[in-house]
Amino acid sequence: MSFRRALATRRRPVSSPRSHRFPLPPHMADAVTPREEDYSQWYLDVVRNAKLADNSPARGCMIIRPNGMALWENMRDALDGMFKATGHENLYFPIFIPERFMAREAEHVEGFAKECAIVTHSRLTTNEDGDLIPDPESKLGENYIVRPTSETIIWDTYSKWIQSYRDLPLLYNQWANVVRWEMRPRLFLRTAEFLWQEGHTAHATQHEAIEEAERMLDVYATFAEEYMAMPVIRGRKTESERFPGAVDTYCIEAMMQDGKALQAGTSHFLGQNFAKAFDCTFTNEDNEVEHVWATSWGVSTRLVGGLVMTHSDDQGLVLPPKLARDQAVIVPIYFNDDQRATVLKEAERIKKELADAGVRVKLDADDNQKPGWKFAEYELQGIPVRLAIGPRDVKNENIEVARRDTKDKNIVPQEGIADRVKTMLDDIQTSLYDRALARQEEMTTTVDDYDTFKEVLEEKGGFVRAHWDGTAETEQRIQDETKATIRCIPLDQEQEGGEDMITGKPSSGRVLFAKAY
RNA sequence: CGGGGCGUGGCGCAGUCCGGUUAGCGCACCUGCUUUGGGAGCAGGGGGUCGCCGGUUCGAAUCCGGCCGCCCCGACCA
Repeated sequence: MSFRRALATRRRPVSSPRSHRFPLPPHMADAVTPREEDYSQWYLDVVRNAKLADNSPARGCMIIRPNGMALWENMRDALDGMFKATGHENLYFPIFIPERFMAREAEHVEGFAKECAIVTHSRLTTNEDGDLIPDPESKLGENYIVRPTSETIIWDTYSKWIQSYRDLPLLYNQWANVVRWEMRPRLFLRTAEFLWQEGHTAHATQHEAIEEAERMLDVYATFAEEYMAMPVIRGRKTESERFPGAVDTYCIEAMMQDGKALQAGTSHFLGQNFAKAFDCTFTNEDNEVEHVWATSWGVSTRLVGGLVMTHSDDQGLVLPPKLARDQAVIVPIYFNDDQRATVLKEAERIKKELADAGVRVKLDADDNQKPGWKFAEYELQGIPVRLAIGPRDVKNENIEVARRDTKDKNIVPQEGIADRVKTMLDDIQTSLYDRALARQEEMTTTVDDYDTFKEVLEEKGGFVRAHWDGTAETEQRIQDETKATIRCIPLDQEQEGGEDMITGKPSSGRVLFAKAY
């Protein structure tokens, strides 16, 4: 069932007309810089306050804190299941790549040479001044590159594993860290080291490899929309935006709240480029020797950044229930030990009821923090549903339910609370997606002339659909003049002839421009 | 690599221009009491090589020289 169809069959929102927004104490506004004021600072404030990650002592790297790691783990588990379901197996290649491997595929080296970390020594020693230095005696015979991606080492290996068409296809994936020495890092969005998955497949035919690349793009798009509630545009990259060494790069592009696009995942048809570079051949059914056809595809911890920027607001993080580690949190309220005992007993019972119904629920019985503090904290952390129960509620058999995305808050009967929360979680998941989709559509503008194009980019931002003559020159000129790049040539759009808005040359279809992360 | 800014308890800062008690404030932390339906109050307490090295001076967080690091803005990128 498609996601759109799934949305259509969902139930109505659970909020009632009696519901009201909860007020925020003035000082809380200080925790997160409003988006309007400074979007970059807002993003950093959300990440910091939700305790997702910290900067690290190593420049450009990040320390992923438990809240951030839990998000990534949930993404990883969901994706891993989807990879397995499409026939892939996990394996692991080493972090160090012999330097000479990088040089084998010309475009590939060129693409990555400028951002490689290189291991040259294997020992430390002290010099005359007592300073620690790499021991000159330990200089390596051959340097190692810390992998920026693993195509080279993998294709060197595949060439040993593959002899015959009977060995194909190879459908492998690895979960790993990679290093790309970036000049301007931003937590999750662009860090020197990041966690990702890289799929590397080998096929007997071009057709099969292209199918694989397309299939995995579809997996990414489905994941983004169904789990992250983040609508994406599926597309193909232009030559200049292509992965170094790829014949074709497919991508999913998402629109962030500030009108900038985020490349959220890529899938590459590598042709026979790496097979040729690493002499990876197989014998086909007709006893002819051919080079293997390849794909690679990946998504990274950048997705966490995309998730943050898609749904969060000026009160902090907003998480889609499917990826939230805790979908609901129960905050008990009491004023003395007697009440504490009674309230906690009820809270425990409700927790069990929710857990039995399959809700990931946490009860925060910590006496060190007070309810008001906890409310604020869980809002910053984006927990989808908050339940509060105090002496009054115990007496009246009620419970307070607040949803993070709309900030609706209601006092409802305890009876049927599990169903109510489950329905609410479903509703949050779909309404987050709906809202993001509406924003994406609102932030997409179709233009036919360059003046309007520049004006839209300047004043509104977002995706701009325009005709392009297909040349790298025009693409470069637009980038130089507007900072916008062609994010992709969308896959599912009607073919529509037209003229390039600058050169007037014929165009076979509109492409999607945007400023990007 | 260019342009800007900043290094002072865990975090955020004041003090530096114009050198001079024991380096101060908020948050956080510890103890106690009172509190508790939206980030509690009061009292007490602990915690500092003022980025590093050198110089000037009776005396340096403060002046001078050098170095190091970080952040922001641009060029490269998932």
